[in-house]
Amino acid sequence: MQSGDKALAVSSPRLSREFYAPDAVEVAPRLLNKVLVHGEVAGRIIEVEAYMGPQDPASHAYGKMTQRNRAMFGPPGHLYVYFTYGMHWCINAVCGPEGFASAVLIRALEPLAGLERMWERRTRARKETDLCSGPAKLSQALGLEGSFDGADLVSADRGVTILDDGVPPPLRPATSGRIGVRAGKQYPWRWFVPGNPHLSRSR
DNA sequence: ACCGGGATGTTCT
DNA sequence: GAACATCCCGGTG
Repeated sequence: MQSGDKALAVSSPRLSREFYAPDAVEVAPRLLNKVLVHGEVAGRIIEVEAYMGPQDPASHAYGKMTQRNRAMFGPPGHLYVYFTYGMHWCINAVCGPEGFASAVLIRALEPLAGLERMWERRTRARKETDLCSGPAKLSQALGLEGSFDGADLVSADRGVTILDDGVPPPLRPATSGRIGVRAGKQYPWRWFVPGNPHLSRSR
């Protein structure tokens, strides 16, 4: 652990397959305060959104399976990684039921470990709150991109996993509509830890 | 602090 | 050809 890192119990258990097996709306608020890890770099999940499969007009799985959204239709507990706006990667945890293609977008982290590595990757960042305060920022800070699409979080495939270090989710997480979508704004499927300075910038 | 616009290219219609 | 689950920078107040 490097200086500046917050305490991280590296021996904490990984989330089980069953944790992801319910749909994204059930799983998303329970992912708050869990720890996303890639190698020696880690952050606490403080902001998430649920995308609910082929019926959800905001989801990349809307309508049918395509080459891009294939991982969402697979078993829960894997990563779905997508490329957007010509330069950014974002990551989801695929949820159940298998074939339903629901997934939770990870939108912000509180940096916990490997901050030196995050600063190296996030060359534009000027403050610690610039490191992981958005879905593309945190993917860059953790070094996650297209080659991680489909990685199994339960087995820590390719070094990526989510841990439960014993910090419970907030009793009353804050909610809002999803950010950056056109269709489907009416669903209150964004959850976040209120007051955390590492939340994504609002508009 | 807030706001507006440009970057950049894959994906799907 | 349009849309895009975003970010960054430079303007103004």
